[in-house]
Amino acid sequence: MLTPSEQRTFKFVQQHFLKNGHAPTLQEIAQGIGIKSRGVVHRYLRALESSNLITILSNRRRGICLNLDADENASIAPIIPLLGRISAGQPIEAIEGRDELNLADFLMSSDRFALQVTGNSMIDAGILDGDTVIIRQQQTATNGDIVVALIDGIEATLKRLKKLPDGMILLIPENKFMEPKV
Amino acid sequence: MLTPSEQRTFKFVQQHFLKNGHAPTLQEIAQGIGIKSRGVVHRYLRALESSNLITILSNRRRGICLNLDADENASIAPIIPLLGRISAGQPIEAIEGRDELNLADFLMSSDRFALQVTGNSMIDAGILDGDTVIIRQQQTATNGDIVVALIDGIEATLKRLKKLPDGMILLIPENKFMEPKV
DNA sequence: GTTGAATGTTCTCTATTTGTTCTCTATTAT
DNA sequence: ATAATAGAGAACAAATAGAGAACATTCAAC
Repeated sequence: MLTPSEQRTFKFVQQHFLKNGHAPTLQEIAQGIGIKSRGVVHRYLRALESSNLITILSNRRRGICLNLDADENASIAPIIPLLGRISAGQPIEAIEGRDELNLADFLMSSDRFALQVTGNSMIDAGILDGDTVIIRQQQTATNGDIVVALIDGIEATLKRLKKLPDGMILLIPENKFMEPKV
Repeated sequence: MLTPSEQRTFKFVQQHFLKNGHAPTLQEIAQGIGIKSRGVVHRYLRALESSNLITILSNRRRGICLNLDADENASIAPIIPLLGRISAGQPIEAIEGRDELNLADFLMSSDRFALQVTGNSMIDAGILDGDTVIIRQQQTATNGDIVVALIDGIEATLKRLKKLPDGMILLIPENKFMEPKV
């Protein structure tokens, strides 16, 4: 059972993790919960460790780990409820088996990065001017993939890929008014 | 477990790779993370290698390889690097001041939920058949918002909202071939 | 090939921050 | 009164951050 101060400490640590991706220092926690003593914070952290909410790596700076199996930490994963399917003229239809959407699954991993898109060349693929796209870096691309193409190592562009039998590569914009480029 | 400096180093290497297609030199890393010593950078890189994030080719210039399979790097915070702006015919242009995208900022919060979309009625707004949209639940909607409308409490549909002066509400599909509905 | 500058590697040294363990004091509820 | 809670802060150990020297290795120009 946690005391109010310990709860405040735990919440602060959780929030700090979500915001910054790493643990806070004792100093930062102290400031965050409005006290001055690192020693006191350390005492609270040990209480949290006894409750199996966190693990403390001895003498490590920022050496606080959240125990992700703990229920209290479940809500920290980037998950939002997935209600169902919507279509014109129909009530919202539940999707059985799935009721939550974990953004991390398809948006996050070390090989992803984001780019902002300028121009309308991919408008028919649902990528509009000003949109931010999330790119997965990989070694190969298959026919029909939408890729970031570096032309001559300099020019960058977002297009659909088509490999021609003769080895040429076709970059197809998704816009009726634009022409493919070889 | 990476120290903040090691994390900064890793991020810089990652971005340099994606921007330039090859690894940076120790000198470039040092400059990039704001220190002067190549020796220190080397120490950080060895730490990253121990964490299986990179591989160092001994004595090779620009001999840093990213281990793309390593997912241990995916931290709890839903943050991915934001490289810059891409447009046809231009190199990738860095967006100054912002170099990472926190998905939590605009995708996560307790009033959000997800819906899968069927049909093509919002195709011109970049919402295609099968897409998953993230909805923010709120009390009011402004003219021009894209909303989930419950018609007669049963029928659900995703449309752009327009309030008419006479109090009527117009639901406008973003599809040239469909008609608005009052 | 030879050479020299740039780059990678291994060190030692220093300073600062941080984690850890104490003791001491106050307040509050049982 | 006693125990639990909350906090301050001192003192020490350890981790982190960085500089920079010295040497080894590459790589490109000659």
